[in-house]
Amino acid sequence: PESPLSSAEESVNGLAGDPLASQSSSLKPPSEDPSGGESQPGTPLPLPGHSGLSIQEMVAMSPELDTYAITKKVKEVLTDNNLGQRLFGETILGLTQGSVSDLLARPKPWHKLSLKGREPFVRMQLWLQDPHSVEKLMDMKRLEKKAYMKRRLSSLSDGHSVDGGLVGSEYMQGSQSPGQQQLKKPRVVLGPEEKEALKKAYQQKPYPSPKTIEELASQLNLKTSTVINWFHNYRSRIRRELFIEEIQAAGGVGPGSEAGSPSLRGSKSGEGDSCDGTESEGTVETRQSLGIGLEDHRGACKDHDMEAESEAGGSNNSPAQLDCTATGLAGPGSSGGQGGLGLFSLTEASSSSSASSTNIPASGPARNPRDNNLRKKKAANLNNIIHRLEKAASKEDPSDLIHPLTRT
DNA sequence: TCCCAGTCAATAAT
DNA sequence: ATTATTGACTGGGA
Repeated sequence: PESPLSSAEESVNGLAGDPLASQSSSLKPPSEDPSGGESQPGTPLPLPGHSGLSIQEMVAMSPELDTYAITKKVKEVLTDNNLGQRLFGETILGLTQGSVSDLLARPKPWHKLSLKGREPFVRMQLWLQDPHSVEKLMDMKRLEKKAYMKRRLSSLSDGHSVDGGLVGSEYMQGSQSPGQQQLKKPRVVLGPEEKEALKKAYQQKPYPSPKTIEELASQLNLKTSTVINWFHNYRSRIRRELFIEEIQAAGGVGPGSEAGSPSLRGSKSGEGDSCDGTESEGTVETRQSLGIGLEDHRGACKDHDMEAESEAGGSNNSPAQLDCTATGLAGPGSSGGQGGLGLFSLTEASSSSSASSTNIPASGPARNPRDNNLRKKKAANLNNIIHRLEKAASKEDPSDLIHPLTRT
């Protein structure tokens, strides 16, 4: 079992290629902002002059882009020219440094992005295509530095504050209301043990009921909103990790290990602690199987009882309790054939008979510590999916759901 | 109302 | 200095 399929992929890196080059020509066939105005809270950045298209229009028309290749290239260009994420983000993408870092490090595959989510990638692509992209940014950098120096200098000599209205967008104005400096919101920082506890809870129940949340909150001495937020964030971040691993797996998994693909690269797989880290007692080991190839795509899975599924108690270890039939079954947006590179496209599941190892054979000597992690994440994701399916179906297995009290 | 995708922005880590 | 991480917020859906 192993699909070499490799071969080809050669030109994966479309960098220069530029898929998006559609440029003008037949732009905007569809509607176009009828009424003037269009308000559009967004539309920041001047956007490259290009035809008068708004980014959204471009996004809408954009063909499928290889987000991974794009971010890789962007990272390369930025580092090669000593340009920082902050500058790049603020002037090119209209995003903050943290967001840029996140995007560059963990780009989601195009087909999983919403229209809004695609925007930054279209901008990056556009930027990469601009022959003067780098020098323009360098100019910005110089300007900023100059302004900074000036400010500094004048404040030193004058002992004054100079407000340069440049770059900044709106700095929060200091409403230093006397006596009320505490409006600063401390920024909750969860301790390691709290995170541990939350992760534990998550494994048992990714979607805790309000009651459970309350309990957790009081037990850990946290605000319920914090617990809620934590679950939201954790769920979506785990989901994202999966996307990444999915991509990597799809890319160069093969006997040859490594990649041949000039553009697919390893990365970092955060594992480190993402999920377990310390996992005292429990130890996840045996959680094998769960051989889902690429679930997603709304894979339909039928499981038996997810509730008990996470170890914790450390006793059960039923092998493959969830056999998933993740057939290609395209979801709503199946989108038919879109032409062009299907880099990420649906790689139909090859699940064939289920079971079987998912990917990364790891030929050689053991050494695949992160495997558990992957499995765990997949299991978690499965739970998510299951949860939604059940909810949607709202039929059986009312394990503990919140009853629809209302309902007569 | 509950979820999620995207982000922000404070602060950790390099 | 930069880049990475992450709790909280916002807006859109159903």
